Amino acid sequence: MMKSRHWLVKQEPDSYSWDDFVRDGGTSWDGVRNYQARNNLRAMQAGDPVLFYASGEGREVVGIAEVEKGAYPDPTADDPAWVSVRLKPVRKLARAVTLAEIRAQPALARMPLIRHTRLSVMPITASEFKAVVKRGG
DNA sequence: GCCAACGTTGGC
DNA sequence: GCCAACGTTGGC
Repeated sequence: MMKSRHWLVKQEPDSYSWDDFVRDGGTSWDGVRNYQARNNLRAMQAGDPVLFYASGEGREVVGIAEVEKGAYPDPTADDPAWVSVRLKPVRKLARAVTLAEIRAQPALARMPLIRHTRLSVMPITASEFKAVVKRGG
């Protein structure tokens, strides 16, 4: 049985917002320089569902994305060990799901988003993914 | 603006 | 190899 993987990526809307992402029709998720995040990028496969979270101003999950292309060397890095993936937008949530809301839900509060606040690329479970999408409409 | 968490760097 | 100093991220 194939296990589907679900992910959450964080981005400061000041540097790259959901609207930028939609306007571009997808983007290369590069510039990640954290080992744990890199390992997560490496595990991403085309078709994996991804939640798009806006940190800083907002602090909320704003939309659903999908892995378009799995890990390849990050063109912005000197060292080819750093990787990036290509993500494309699927749809915006009807209503953004806030960090406070996620924290208040025992079923969601276990996500690394809450427990490892500085991690920018993280795996989440299928049920966490579903629960957030359900709340987002 | 402040502060906590935590990864990285550099002296020893 | 240890650990203090420092820088960055990100919540509040």
